[in-house]
Amino acid sequence: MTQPERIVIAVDMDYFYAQCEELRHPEYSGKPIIVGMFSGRTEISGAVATSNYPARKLGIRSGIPLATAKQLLKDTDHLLVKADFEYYESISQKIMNILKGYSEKFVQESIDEAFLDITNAVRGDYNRAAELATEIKDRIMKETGIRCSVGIAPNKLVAKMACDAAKPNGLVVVRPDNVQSFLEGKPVDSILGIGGKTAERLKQLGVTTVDQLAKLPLHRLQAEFGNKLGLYYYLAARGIDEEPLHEKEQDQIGRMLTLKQDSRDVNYITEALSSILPDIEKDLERRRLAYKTVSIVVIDTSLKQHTRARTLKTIETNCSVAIEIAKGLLESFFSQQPDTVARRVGITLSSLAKVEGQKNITEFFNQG
DNA sequence: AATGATACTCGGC
DNA sequence: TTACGGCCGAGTATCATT
Repeated sequence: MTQPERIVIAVDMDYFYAQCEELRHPEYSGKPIIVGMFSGRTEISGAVATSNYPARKLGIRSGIPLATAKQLLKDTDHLLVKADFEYYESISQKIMNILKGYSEKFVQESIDEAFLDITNAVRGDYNRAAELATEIKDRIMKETGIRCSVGIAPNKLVAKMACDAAKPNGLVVVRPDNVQSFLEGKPVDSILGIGGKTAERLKQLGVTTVDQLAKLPLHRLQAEFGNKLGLYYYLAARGIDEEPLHEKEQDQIGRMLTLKQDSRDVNYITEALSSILPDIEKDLERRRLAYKTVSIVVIDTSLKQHTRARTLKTIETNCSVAIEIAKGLLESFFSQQPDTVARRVGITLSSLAKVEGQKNITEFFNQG
């Protein structure tokens, strides 16, 4: 089996939200900057979305409670701001528009990350690929003021790892010949899709590095993790990834929120869900989608997640139907779970399908 | 046997 | 006395329906 001769670029903005804040608060560059998501429950209740390097040096990383971050900061001069997604989105769009121009095979992976297949653009030449990457970095910096890291490799998997190795503000090129040596000694959780839990399971098998992972036979991995994941890990450990770049189409629209008070009162929770429903409705209308499945999610006071779902017999565009379904799901959930108290709740619409024409389904039927 | 629905875990940003 | 966001997708197991 030979790898298709591709050249893939991964581009990832460095500590993106915090860097965006640095742009409009330059007096804080070099000092800890923390972008937080506040639940509104208490003054400081919430979690860290992203932090810059001076903050990370203090142990302030994504996901930790803001209260913990405050403690780690002690008396350090710092900037702690609420996440402003509209602002980050506007900067992201400028960057993505720049990137789009460099390849017809462009895939935006998230607000701050994209992949490009530049095989044709550089005619398979890695030196030209590196030049192109430098040009891209310079343009993003010049036109938006944002630093990014770039990885170049024969596939998405290794390009992503190269990009991580390039952080911050760097460029790493891994040619096909160097894939094996690049992977050597890398921790297993540097592989896309292997996180803390899987790394821990692998550790129990005596595997902590990618080259150790490559020593496990396929059948062993498949017995442990299932056929699909086992095969993925087996190939990933060898730097093999033949997946073409492709857009993932969104197939669910959901919103969550933290309750002002822990509760198991269905009316109170339904009201809370109603408050985030308009956002979902806007999304649904903008994308001209209808839904068939309504799910609720409850995160209980011990932060354990529960979900319940119901699929309708017909597709639906009207969100007031969804909230009624959600209420029913909440009722049956809490009657099944007499001891569970909700801290955060969410509602998600899925089994989405495009609506044809201008009229939505209810209008169509109401017309007779 | 195939498909769909549901509940859950994991992972990434 | 601490103390925890809000999204999204992939995948697995299990059960029901056909």
